[in-house]
Amino acid sequence: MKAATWNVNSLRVRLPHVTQWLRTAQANILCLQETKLVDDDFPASVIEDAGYHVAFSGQKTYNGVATLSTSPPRDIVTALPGLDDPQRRVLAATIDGVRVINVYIPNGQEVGSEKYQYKLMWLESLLAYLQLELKSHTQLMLLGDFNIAPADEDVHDPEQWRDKVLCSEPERAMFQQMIGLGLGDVYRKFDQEPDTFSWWDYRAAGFRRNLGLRIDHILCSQESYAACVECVIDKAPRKWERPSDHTPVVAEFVKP
DNA sequence: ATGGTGGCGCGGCCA
Repeated sequence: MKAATWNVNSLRVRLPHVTQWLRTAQANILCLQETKLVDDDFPASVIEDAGYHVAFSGQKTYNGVATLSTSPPRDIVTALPGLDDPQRRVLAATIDGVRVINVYIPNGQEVGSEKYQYKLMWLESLLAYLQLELKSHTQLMLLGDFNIAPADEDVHDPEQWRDKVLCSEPERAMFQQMIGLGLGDVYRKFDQEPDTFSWWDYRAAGFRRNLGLRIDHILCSQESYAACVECVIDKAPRKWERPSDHTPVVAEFVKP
């Protein structure tokens, strides 16, 4: 079983990339972020024709998440409990007995800004939700664009990024709190090539110069973490014509 | 060089 996450930065633009990628990746679950589509405009039939079920929660212009799966999604949740938030950033579903939580964590814009405060508040709310979900699901995966590079090894130039948004200590502390709940970062379960990232800025030829960050993650509950046998970042779609600024992160699991 | 590109949607916001 393969599960993946990909911030597509507009599904309208990137739908051909998604269907192309699905043809060879053989993913059973694909979590998308930044679909930037209202639900009425969601291309469900194209995805269903590709052999996938799909659940989605979108809004105009910004944000929006969707979860594609070869098995049907059950018990869908599209909001963090207790958080009155019009921004569509979370989509939880149970797929083949696994609780799959797809998140587009706020970017935060700049340390100390209003959007940064919103990010930390949003993360507090996510932590409470995860704590709750872990009580009822031994198989749980949290996949998405976290907008957090957890450690210096996830940053092309740690000194340049020191205390900047995506790398600041309060953000990293929130990531560690997720680890503290019993979740494991499956990418770091395995030996990895240094300087492998999941996002590169469109500006300043970021991808060509590998000026990236690893901000897209797959965190798993103990049971799912133990079942993970591989995790890779697939850089191929970032090289395609008119790419997203993110590329897919993929994890493979054996049956528990 | 202290910027740059890209998406949305048509001016400016967001990343």
